[in-house]
Amino acid sequence: MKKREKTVYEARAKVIKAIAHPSRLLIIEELQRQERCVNELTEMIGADTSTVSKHLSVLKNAGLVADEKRGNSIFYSLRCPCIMGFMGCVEEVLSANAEAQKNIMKLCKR
Amino acid sequence: MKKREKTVYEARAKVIKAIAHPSRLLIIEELQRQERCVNELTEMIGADTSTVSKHLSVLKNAGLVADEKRGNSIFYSLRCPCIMGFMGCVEEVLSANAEAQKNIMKLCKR
DNA sequence: TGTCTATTTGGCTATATTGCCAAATAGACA
DNA sequence: TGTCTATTTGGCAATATAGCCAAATAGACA
Repeated sequence: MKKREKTVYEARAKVIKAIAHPSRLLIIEELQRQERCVNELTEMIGADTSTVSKHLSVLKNAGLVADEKRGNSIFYSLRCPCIMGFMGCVEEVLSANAEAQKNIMKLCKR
Repeated sequence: MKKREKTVYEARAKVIKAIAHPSRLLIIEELQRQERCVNELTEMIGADTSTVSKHLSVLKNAGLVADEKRGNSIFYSLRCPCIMGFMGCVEEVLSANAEAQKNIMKLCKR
């Protein structure tokens, strides 16, 4: 892998890595619906505020969300809704896996 | 986050995490073009064979690739080509980020 | 100005990931 | 059977990630 290629793959990986966490997936899904402040997301996730704040900073750092201060809170919003399209594919993978498991079980019962 | 939801998000995250690595992104991209054996991929990536083998096992474990032994080698192939559609979105994020950076630079020069 | 609220940061520990080397394994083929 | 090749596994060290607590910060609003 040449240096140039490596840089490109690393940049892509960084974005994808930012998505690859249960809590951050929830955040992305919720922000696609509507913008939310840290407190609201914290309640939904059920973790420490500081933890959620750090998750948001990961997402922001990857360029996936935008933040805007309004009144006393900071509202986060999804910058690239196209990400949700990706979830369809992930779901496809998961159900293909489930199907494969099922077939293995069938073979066992024979 | 309820237990049920959590399980779902964890399953999704596992799949996405499997994609989120420079070398594995290269592998996915190459396998989308054509199936390849470990040796070929190892040369392309330029890492230890064992390292590449482990990357492949991560992908396989997530249900993203399939493997088939033929002759002396094991050929890996992409099980869910829809993943490549995702890359378009990642690219969009990256260029949006670049654009944002550019605008910041402009403000600095004023 | 002072207080109160929302959010971020620092520090820490526990856990997970990565990548290499060496060794084990599996199976093709003479 | 024996050898040779391709791949996987185990072990280890370095690094990164996640989550909590406590403390710092920023700014709204009386």
